[in-house]
Amino acid sequence: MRLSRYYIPTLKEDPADAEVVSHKLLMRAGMIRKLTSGIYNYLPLGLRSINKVAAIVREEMDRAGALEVLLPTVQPADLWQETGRWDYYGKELLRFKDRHDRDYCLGPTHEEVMTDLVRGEVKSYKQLPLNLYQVQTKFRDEIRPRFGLMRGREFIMKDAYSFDKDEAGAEQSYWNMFEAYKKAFSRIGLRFKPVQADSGAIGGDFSHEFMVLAETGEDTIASCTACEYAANLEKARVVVPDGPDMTGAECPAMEQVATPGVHTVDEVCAFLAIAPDKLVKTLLFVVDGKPVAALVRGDREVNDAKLRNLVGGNEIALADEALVRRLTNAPVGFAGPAGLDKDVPVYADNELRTATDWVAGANAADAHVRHLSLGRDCAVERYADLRVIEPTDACPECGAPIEFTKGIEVGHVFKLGLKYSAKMEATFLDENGKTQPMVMGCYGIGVSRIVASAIEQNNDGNGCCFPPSIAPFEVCLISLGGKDEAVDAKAEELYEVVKGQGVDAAFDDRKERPGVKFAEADLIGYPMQLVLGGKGMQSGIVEAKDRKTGEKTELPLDGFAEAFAAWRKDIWSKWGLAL
RNA sequence: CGGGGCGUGGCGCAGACCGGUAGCGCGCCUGCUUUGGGAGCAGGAUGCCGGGGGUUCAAAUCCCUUCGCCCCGACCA
Repeated sequence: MRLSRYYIPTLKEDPADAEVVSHKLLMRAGMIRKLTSGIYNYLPLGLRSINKVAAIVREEMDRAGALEVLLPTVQPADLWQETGRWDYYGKELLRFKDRHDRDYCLGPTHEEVMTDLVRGEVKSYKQLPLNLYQVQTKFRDEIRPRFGLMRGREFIMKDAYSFDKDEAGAEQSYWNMFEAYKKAFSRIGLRFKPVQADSGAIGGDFSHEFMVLAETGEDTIASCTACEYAANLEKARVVVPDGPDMTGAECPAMEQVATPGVHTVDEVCAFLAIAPDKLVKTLLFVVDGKPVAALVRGDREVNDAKLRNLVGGNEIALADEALVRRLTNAPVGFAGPAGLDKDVPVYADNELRTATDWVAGANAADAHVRHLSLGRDCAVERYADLRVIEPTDACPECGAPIEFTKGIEVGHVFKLGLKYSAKMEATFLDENGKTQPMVMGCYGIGVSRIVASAIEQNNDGNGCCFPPSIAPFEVCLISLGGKDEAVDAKAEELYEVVKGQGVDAAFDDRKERPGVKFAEADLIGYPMQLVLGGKGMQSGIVEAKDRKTGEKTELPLDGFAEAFAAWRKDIWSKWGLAL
């Protein structure tokens, strides 16, 4: 592509509304422009990268046996009502009505539509397994879109859905996709890690997220320093070290103490001069409309995903102030397990079995209790792993220390089981002529987010350093001809040679000063730069620069084709990528 | 949804407290010079100062209202 006829509106300064480096650089390199909050125009350069990511993803999907389709973005409400998600999905689902007053939404994901498509046509076990995917624009009305392409409201996603005749098949489909994802992300050139994840609003049996390791990531990963264990913070299991069960152990009688105006853990600890690990923190939640209480030690935090899964609910939220007052007869800050409204089931974290004689809220204004014994002074429905893992906890698999890292979720695979097929009656006849629900899985990749993630992982003070696999152009050939037409003519020849090798090349033939060309090439982040100037012409060489490392080499004009091919191969291999 | 900040040429900003009819840098256009790391000189174009309403002789500036964008938070008892 000749840059003299291309459209790359670069910016010298960071845009005022960009915070993270990928957002700034995507804007500055002329790859995207914001239309409105969380919604972006993809410019020629940005679209090229997105298309390259999508092409790799498609190849790996096809190789894994998935078939590409394209489903609508506009979806009718009745499908969502069938699965119940019209009510459960919440405000992220953008809803609207057509002229006949019928309800619709913009698709944030496509389980319903895909299941509907398949249930209409697939009737026999002979047609299974089936895996259909698409690369498509999704819309999620995020509470707070931010960070450019990292968390947009409208974004490009690859989503695949597998349908199997039984559990074993579904599991095979799941791991098949898992492997395809690893291949795709490797080929894209990302440093990533698959981690165990909670399945959230999509639901299902188990799932993994593929995390790109980057400081700006919004997710936290707990990973073992010794074994392979890695999990999203909200999923990571906490194993309480072995020790005696202190439930019901000897403990003085419970007594109430006045704690006027003291409601937070810190305040209670200061007031009673105790450490926070002597206190039971009681949080009231509402799970699918029903109140539940969760107990953790004062220095711990409740993991609401774990609580929701334990209770078996879909939606979880902290109780609002009015409900807290009703259940505890006190303002927020004095809830405790003893004397709580009888209809509220109490779930306690495993760790609370390792000690007794607790301090807790008294369910009365300005009062707490001391010498609380769980089981003696209140009923506990169940002990379970309820808290958020902390850096001081041990690996739940092997007991070695764990470490926390930040990650960007670029892919997510779910084993759904019967969640959608049962509700939507996606059934087939098995070998015995019996009607069975299909066993499903679903698999997403954030295509546009990957472009942002790649920049987060690969940039420097001068701009982007794209991996060659997804750079908008793999090579930029810069001609410093100026008035010397012979240089431009020679550069033109080289451009033809490079193109002739099937390389995606940009040819900077613009009448710009050298400084401008260099600065923009660095900003855009072409992995390879070739520079031909008057001096090079004289001595018969082209300068070749590796954008990522800054390393410069000289390629001979005589025998350029071979020299370039070898150098290019070298660059790819430095990225750990095969040509 | 709560709190904070910001909307002034394409981009980044000043001007606002203290009302007097808009300015700087970059970019853009023309010409000359320059040509190995975002050039220099000269000339030039581009603003319903986010929208609406009000106060005033006079509003980018003060008041009310509305829309948009960004950041933080969204209750850990």
